[in-house]
Amino acid sequence: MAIVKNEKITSRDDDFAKWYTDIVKQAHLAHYTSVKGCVVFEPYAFAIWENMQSVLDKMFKETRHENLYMPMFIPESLLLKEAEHVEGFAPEAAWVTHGGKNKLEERLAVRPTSETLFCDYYASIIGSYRDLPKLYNQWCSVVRWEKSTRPFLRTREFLWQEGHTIHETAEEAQEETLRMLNIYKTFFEKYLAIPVLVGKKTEKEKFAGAEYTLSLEALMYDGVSLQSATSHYFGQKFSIPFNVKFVDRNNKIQNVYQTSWGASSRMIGALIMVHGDDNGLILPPKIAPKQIVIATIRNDEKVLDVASKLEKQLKEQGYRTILDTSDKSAGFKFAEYEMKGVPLRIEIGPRDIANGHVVMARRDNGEKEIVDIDTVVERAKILLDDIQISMYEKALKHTKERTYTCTNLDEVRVIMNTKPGFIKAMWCGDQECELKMKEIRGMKSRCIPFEEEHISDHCIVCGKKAKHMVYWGIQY
RNA sequence: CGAGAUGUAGCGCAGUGGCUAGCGUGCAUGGUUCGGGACCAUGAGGUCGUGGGUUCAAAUCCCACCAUCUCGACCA
Repeated sequence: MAIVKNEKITSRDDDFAKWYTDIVKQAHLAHYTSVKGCVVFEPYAFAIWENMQSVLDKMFKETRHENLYMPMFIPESLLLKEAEHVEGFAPEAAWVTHGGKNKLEERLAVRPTSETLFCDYYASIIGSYRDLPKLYNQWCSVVRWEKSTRPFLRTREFLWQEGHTIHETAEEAQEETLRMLNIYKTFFEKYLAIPVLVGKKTEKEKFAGAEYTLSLEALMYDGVSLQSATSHYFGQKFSIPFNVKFVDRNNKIQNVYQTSWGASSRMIGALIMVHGDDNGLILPPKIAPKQIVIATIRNDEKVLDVASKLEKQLKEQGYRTILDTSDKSAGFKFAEYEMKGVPLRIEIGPRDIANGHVVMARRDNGEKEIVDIDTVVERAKILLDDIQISMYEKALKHTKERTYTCTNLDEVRVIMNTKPGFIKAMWCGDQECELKMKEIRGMKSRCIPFEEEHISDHCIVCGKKAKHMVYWGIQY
């Protein structure tokens, strides 16, 4: 039986933006508050976030990182120490000017990111190369006073983790930068089932104050790209102004080499926009708060008995399982859990009991199958594994279909105005040409991939000798 | 931040100067139902976004502000 269209959601092909906000509301992910750009992360969204946290946190710890916590306030003088950094973040900082009735001598920025705090701390704890490296991470929220906001994609306060590390040598710090990018890549592909481009940001798009920025770029269903995680190499650009010094192996004073890397609650937005459909969310099993829902149809004694036994068995196998024995109609339950994106649904009614089987339905493709009650647990494993893989493959196929190779701007214009996606094109390295590209639907360079293809010898904009192959796209 | 649109019950909307603000859905209770958002009955639920103004009278007219959406600008 085919899944029936959900009438509470705008079709994603009709109006993607409205579809997105419909899902956010209907699946109870976020709730607006009276402060612009600040939302309640409702329990379901927070559960997704907690799952993301626990997976990433484990990966960080396996690579010898330690968690700590920095204060949320940055004295203005501290924020001003690195010039490029100030330029990038001061315009969107929120300021604390008063404590109670008293005006503060120095105003405090609510952290938009914590490089400056970390540097201040490092400066006072590092003495010799024996103190290095320091591999720190913190889970916290940060505030950036954005002008236009959207739940999860761009909020004024958002949840994230920020890793900050310092090293003896440039090589070691650069290895760290790449290592963390790869951790994010693995997380996106294996857990979120989202394919990503990895590469280096152009000078124009890099983090304010970095030597260079590596990023993960993912393509959403509507063909718009989302910068999904970043890893920055700072070299000594912060350690010099912040005076983070150590005595090296040759008894010489040196400044440390530094990195930072982060991923935010924006990833929830990516999950919605990559996988969701007109019936709601579709969550990859590895990150779904509930992996399996057992929906009973008619709660007679036998149905309830079989359902609760199954629930117990599935939970024993470690599956996050929910049993819904409410007296809502079957159709209601189906629609409800489809909205929430629960990967696998088990339907149990009197008819099933009589025949010794249950119905198992996949959220990702809507397929239903009849499964012998005794084999449900093993079948669940197979299906969940397959859903995880299929979701990735589907997203990968979409990304590939929407990745174009272009050699002139007319092509780019047509594509971006009809079926946008990633554009592969050559670039001479001049910022002017990046700005020219921006005239087409505001598109920007996404990244210079690690493995560049040779498309032509000439920059797509000016025709001069090309330096790099760049991925371009419209961004969220 | 600029242009446009919107804001009335949890959600979707009607009401465009008149006294008691409505409809659908959802919610509660009882009953009948149940394999794709069931039905009947009863009931609860409102600072009409906020503040000010005009008027005998404002959800309705005017001003300001706030929020949401779209498009720009800005933005890791």
